[in-house]
Amino acid sequence: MNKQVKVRTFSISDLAKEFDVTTRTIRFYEQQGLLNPARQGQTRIYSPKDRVRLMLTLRGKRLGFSLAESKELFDMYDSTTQGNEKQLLYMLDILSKKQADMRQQLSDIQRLQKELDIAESRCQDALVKVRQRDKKKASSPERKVG
Amino acid sequence: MNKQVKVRTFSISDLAKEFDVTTRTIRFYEQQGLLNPARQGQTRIYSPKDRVRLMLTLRGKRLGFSLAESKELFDMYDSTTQGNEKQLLYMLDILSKKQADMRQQLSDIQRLQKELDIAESRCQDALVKVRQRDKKKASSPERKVG
DNA sequence: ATTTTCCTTTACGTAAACGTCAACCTTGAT
DNA sequence: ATCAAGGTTGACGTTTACGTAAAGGAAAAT
Repeated sequence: MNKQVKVRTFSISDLAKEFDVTTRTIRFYEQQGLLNPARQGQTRIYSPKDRVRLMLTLRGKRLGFSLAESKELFDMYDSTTQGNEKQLLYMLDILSKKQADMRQQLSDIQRLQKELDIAESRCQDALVKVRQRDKKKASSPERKVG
Repeated sequence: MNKQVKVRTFSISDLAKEFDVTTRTIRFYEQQGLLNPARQGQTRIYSPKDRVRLMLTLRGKRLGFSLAESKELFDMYDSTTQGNEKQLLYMLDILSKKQADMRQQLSDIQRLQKELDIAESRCQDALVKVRQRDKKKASSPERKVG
């Protein structure tokens, strides 16, 4: 009944390279309860599932989630299948809050993108003007002052 | 030649209330060079411009900008008008990097939003099932075990 | 055999972003 | 006059998320 598919595994430095973090970071995430790699002796062995967890954790970080928040989401998701009503309602509440956060962030980003575009145009303009001025100065350098 | 429009001003607690931060936070931002309120005696007086700065700083925070990064952007933007070529090129570089960040974040958010939706559906399903089970248990409570 | 190369745990250090007193003005209300 | 409400400057404390050795095991390459 068990699916006996040989599954790829990863070393800690494999993951560190792939996601451009230090091994220290990965061990720290485990210590915080975000990862649960198997062990071979005392060496950590990471499954694809662990890898996904790491991916999600890092994406969470980019989106401003604390490690504790990510952990809570993971734990809740894992217990969805056997959760009682109260747990489930709590999770739904958290989920809707996170969705609200994301909507806020989406609008923040869109505004900022526009502003960055404007700043870039402005900056390009200023650059052109500076270069024109410098060209003139080079071709007719009358006002040299000590 | 000066525009003599009387401009609304704000006290530190005005802004604190409006943006739901502590006065400590606002003073800290000033100390970090993000704000530059006028003084009346030793009391800080904030202009609409200061207010916008605070707004932008807080939005930056929501988007994962450090205070130092926000400050850098502010300073660069302020010096756009008199910047030399090198400065301008540097700023353009920063701006394009920030835009790349925002694109990344946009895609992160969109993925997460989908996942949150899926998690919510799942959770709703689980909730329905739990409630159906509990209803049955209530209507035919045969298997009571001590 | 010994030197790299990875891996491990333990533990102290650190930067960012405030929180939390303390101790002190000042100013309008009672 | 005094007192409560807000403002000020230190200055030390705290949390989060790691960085940075130190000291050592185990296995693979030379």
